[in-house]
Amino acid sequence: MRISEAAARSGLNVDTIRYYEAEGLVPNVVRGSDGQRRFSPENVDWLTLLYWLRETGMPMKVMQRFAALYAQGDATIQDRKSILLDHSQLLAKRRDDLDRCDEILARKLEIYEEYLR
Amino acid sequence: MRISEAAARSGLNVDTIRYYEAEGLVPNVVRGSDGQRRFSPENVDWLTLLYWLRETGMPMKVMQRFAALYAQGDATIQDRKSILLDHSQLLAKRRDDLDRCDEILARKLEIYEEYLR
DNA sequence: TCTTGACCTAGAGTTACTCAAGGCCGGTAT
DNA sequence: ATACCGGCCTTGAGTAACTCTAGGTCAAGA
Repeated sequence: MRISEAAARSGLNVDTIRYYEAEGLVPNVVRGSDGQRRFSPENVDWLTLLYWLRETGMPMKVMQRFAALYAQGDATIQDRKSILLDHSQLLAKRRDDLDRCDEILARKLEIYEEYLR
Repeated sequence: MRISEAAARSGLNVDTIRYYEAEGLVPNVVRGSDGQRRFSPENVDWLTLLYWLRETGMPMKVMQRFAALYAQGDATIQDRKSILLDHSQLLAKRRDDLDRCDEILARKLEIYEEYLR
């Protein structure tokens, strides 16, 4: 499939996909005879994973390492696993942040309510 | 108190506080006779709130509107309330994203485990 | 044949910081 | 008295991660 469909399916936007590819985050993207990118289902799965990692705060540098490992094949699975495990730690931290912020908002809103009465 | 203490208490860093003030996000910061900023406890509470709003994804533009309302006093509480309510929606969305990403990671890690056996 | 739409690249612009350079000022050490 | 130091100041440059713009190619439909 072409880039717009890959974008629609992965959640990334077209420009971001091109940018990611230029940064070495998307291995194995082939080109048709027209010079346009063709994305395989595996490419799209990969982009989708990148989308979620990025959306939840994984820095580009880490994604680059992750992508480099992915490009090297199955021998790197242990390393990739530990990157993802680290990322779940980050998710937990983010969840705590959300909880903390929720509390603060609740308190603030309570004060507003009091004022409004 | 001075800027470094305000930073330590709010969670923001010193440069960010100065930047926020320049952007109109921090009303009522007074200066001592030495030209240095002096932060009241109310200033610090405000900075702390900004810290959490930003940390959980409120854009600068919205924070600017919020700060402008805050600067205008109690008559704007209704508007501020609706900004914070909107923000709790965003928090909920972020939590969904985290859950979604967690699932994806769990699936991925499962596949890795299978491979590693 | 002409136009339209999706794609391409290179490069500029944006957001939200973050850092660096150079300067002032009050307090301590010599 | 003066030399140094840390913490503050401003201005401006640098960074991350996009996002948009300009200008160009090409295949397919009216």
